[in-house]
Amino acid sequence: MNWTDERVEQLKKLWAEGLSASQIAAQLGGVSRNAVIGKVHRLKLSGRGKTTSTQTRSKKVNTSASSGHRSAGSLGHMSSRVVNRSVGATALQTEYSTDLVTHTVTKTVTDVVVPISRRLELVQLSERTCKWPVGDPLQPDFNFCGNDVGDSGPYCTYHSRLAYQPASDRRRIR
DNA sequence: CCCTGATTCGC
DNA sequence: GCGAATCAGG
Repeated sequence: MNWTDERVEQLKKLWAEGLSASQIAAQLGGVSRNAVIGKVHRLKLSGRGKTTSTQTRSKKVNTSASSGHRSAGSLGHMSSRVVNRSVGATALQTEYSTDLVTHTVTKTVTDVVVPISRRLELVQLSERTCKWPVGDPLQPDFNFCGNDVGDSGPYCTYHSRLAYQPASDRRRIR
């Protein structure tokens, strides 16, 4: 990939918006975060006023999330319909049948309140970040939970519970 | 450990 | 000019 005018323009825009180098690299595609940083320096636009790093943001989310909601283990409690993002909680109300993910969820999950996700992009996932899909796979804002995984497995403690499916329910991915 | 940007230096 | 390797830091 080479730095076309269009890609440079998008780089400037995203960098001005405060996205991290790795996030920009992910969106541009075909370049590493090092390449992005290098280009930023060559363009001499390294300074950024904002302190809006992903890590800072997630810390704030986690802090505010602890105040408003009860124990999220209300799977069998079908009365919690309220979705309140201001307390850092969100509800999974979409039926996921995505083929873009290795782990297919066949059952419709509703009325389950979980802590808000970090919403990481695919390339930002590591062995210890939750890989639960968040959002519409067909929309540009689709990404992954990104919370720290629990004891084991590909999902965080909240999503791993949702992800469980008996072998009898397992379907072949078409 | 996973992430951040900064810098260096061979290509 | 480019970006991988490396550094320093949260």
